[in-house]
Parts: sequence; C-alpha cells; structure tokens
Amino acid sequence: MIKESNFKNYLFQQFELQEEHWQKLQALVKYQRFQKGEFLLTAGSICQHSFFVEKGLLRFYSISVNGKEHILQFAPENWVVSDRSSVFFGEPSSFHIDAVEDTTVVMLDERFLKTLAEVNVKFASNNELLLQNHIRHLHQRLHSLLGENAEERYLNFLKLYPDVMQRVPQWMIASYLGITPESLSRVRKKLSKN
Amino acid sequence: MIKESNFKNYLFQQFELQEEHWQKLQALVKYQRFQKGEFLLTAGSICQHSFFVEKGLLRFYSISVNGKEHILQFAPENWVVSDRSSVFFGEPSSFHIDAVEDTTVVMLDERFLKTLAEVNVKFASNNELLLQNHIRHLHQRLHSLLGENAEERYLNFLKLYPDVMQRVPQWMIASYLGITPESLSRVRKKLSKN
DNA sequence: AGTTTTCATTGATCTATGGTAAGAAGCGTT
DNA sequence: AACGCTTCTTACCATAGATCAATGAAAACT
Repeated sequence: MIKESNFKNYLFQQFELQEEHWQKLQALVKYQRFQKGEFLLTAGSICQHSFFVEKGLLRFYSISVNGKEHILQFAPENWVVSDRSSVFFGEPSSFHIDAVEDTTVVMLDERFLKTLAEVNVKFASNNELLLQNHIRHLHQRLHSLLGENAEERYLNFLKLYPDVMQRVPQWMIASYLGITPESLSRVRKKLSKN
Repeated sequence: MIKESNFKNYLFQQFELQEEHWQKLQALVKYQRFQKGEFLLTAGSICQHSFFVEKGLLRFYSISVNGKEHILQFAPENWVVSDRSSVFFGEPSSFHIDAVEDTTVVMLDERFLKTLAEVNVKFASNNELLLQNHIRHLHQRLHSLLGENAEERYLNFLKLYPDVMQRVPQWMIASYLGITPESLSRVRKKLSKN
C-alpha cells in the first residue's frame, strides 16, 4: 500500500490534473514491484508499457554483439522509462530494462494514456512534451559522446543524476559513460586529488 | 519553379494526403533556396521551422568549447531536419544547420503543421510518428557510439546514408563518426585491402 | 561466522585513435 | 597555365583509454 504517491504528484504538477479526474484514472493505475535484477523488458519482446518509477532505480540498456552492456539511461524516482518506439510501432525492442534496486513502478499502458488524454485536454500536447524532452536529452548525450573525454562525461553525469553515483556499482556508470570500470576508477582518482 | 515536388510525394505517401487537401495546403508551402555554406539555423537563435529537403544536402551539428564541430545528422533529399525542441519550448537552439550543397528546402512552420493536422486527421498521430522515428534513430546512434569501434561505425554510416559518402568531404563524415579525418582515411585504407 | 561472489583499485602493458607535419591531388579563380 | 585553397593520404610519434592480472574490500549467501 502506497501512502504518498509520487506519480499522483507528478500528474498534478506536470499536467495540472484535477482531483476529480484523478478519481477516474486511479482505477487504471497499476502499481507493480520488481526485485533487484528482475526484467521489465527484454530485447526481442514487444514493449507494452511505460514505467514511471515510484521508488527505486531502473536501467535501460542494449547489449552489443560481443556481449557488452551499454546503458543508455538510468531512471530513478520520478523518471519515466520505456522503449516507446517499440510500443508505438509494435516492433520487438532491441533494449533491456531491469531493476538496479528493488523498485516500485506505475505501469502505464495505452488504455491509461488514452483515458488521460480524454480527461485532460492538456495531455495531448504534453505527450509531445515528453517526447521532445527525450529527444533533447538524447541530443545532449550525443554531443557529449562525440565531443567530450571520459572525465568531462563523468562530470556531466554527476550533474544529471546527482544521487545515482551512490546507488549503483561503478561498472554501471562506466557502461553509461562508454568506458571501462578501470578507466572510471582512474578518472575518479585523478579528480579526487583536486 | 519546381516541376516534380518530392515534398508532395512525401505527403501523399507518408500521410495518405488527398489531392483536394493538397490544394488548401499548397498556399502555405514555402520553397526556399540556400547556397552552399548558408545557415538555416545558428546556435543561440530560436528555431522557427522544420526543413524538408527537396533537393540538396544539409547538416545538423553542434560546436564544442574547443571549437570542434560534431555532426549529429545529415539530411539529404526527402529528410526532415530541425531542432524541434527549440521550436517546441521556444528556447534558443544549441545547434547549427547549414547547407553542404546548394539546397532547396520546404519551410514548414507551425501554421503549416496546424493546417495539415486539421485537414488530415491522420497527421496528428503521424506527427508522433516523426518524433518516434527520430528517437529510434538517436537510440541506434547512441548504441553505435557506445558499443562500436570506428570501422564498425563507418560501415553503419554507409548503410544509413548510401550516397552521402560521395557528396561530402571526408572530414565531415569523420565528424559524424566522432573521429579525426586522418583516422577515417586509415579505416578506409584498411577496408579497401579486402 | 565463514565462504563465495562481486566490486574497486592499482600496476604493467597494449592498442586504437589523436596530433603534427609534409606531400600529392583536385578544384576554382584569375 | 599558374596560383591558391581545400582535401586526402601517409609517416612518425603521443596519448587516452583498453586489457590483463593481482590484490583487498565489501556484499551476498550458506
């Protein structure tokens, strides 16, 4: 049983949702718990939901031919993560999502999003807002990978995800940055000398 | 004067637009020519349009603190390019768009997109399709940068943009791949030995 | 508590890619 | 044709980051 819902706050703040509408939506809101290590999406399957992280931490990553994992995105509390292209096109995803910590998510399916759009006119354009934000975020990440060295990327990471550093093993951060754990360790050592 | 319009074909194929609707839209369609080297968008200014490339070739890139250019996207014929986040949020862009060749574009502004949505119900969701496609493309690019070496990225590039290699200087492709022109030259030499 | 597994650090070496510089080939301009 | 300017290639060396291996610390499991 959830007492304070981050998700409710999120809807009220981001989309100016009214209490009366929340009543209608609540029935469609499905909370689900995932244990550390459990998968919410595996490559090859078709993604059905967007996941709002109520509590905990997820990662969104791909695996390349040589078996190495590449984390494209972390999702701590109040983030939404999904392979929405897979939802949208009905195509198998090429990404994995799993729980880095025990995590409670709100499962958002098409029915929920549709009802939200009906109930709240603002949401139709706010849906676009989510996509635009995502694109902006991806552009920044591309710029960072194309133009910055490991140390600069690491500093960017700390700004974007202030608390994730304390919550995940370093090799995951290395995977996000596109370097090896050993290199990250050296970067951190060098930075700590200042 | 344009005889055959790629843009018209694009609308008819992608969005199943009807001839009668095309009549209404045509008045809002603004063609514009840009000479090689001319800017369509500069960092710091607010992006107002999406650009459909009728003929020619554009590049979309950022410049990092040390002055180096990083090409995020090429746009040859029938591609759409824009900093839609800047349009959407009304914020100054951090990207440049300029013409790699003399280029004719269709200037798509908010008024045009709005009319298109009114005239064609399909377009509302097809607008999302464009964004989803863009996100998918960016995900692939991120995966490539995180998980592949220069040679693999170059081969990917050739698949994605089969003719761009012949149309732009190699240093631009190097900039797209995140390597130096010298390195690209070495990669190509190695590949040509097979 | 003891055992096993995962993680972080460090040193030694290796490799892919960067930087510099020089020359050759192409192209536009006069 | 001769001159610049840009592009591409190649050689040589430098460097960031990768790889391998060893160690210790921390966490998870029994």
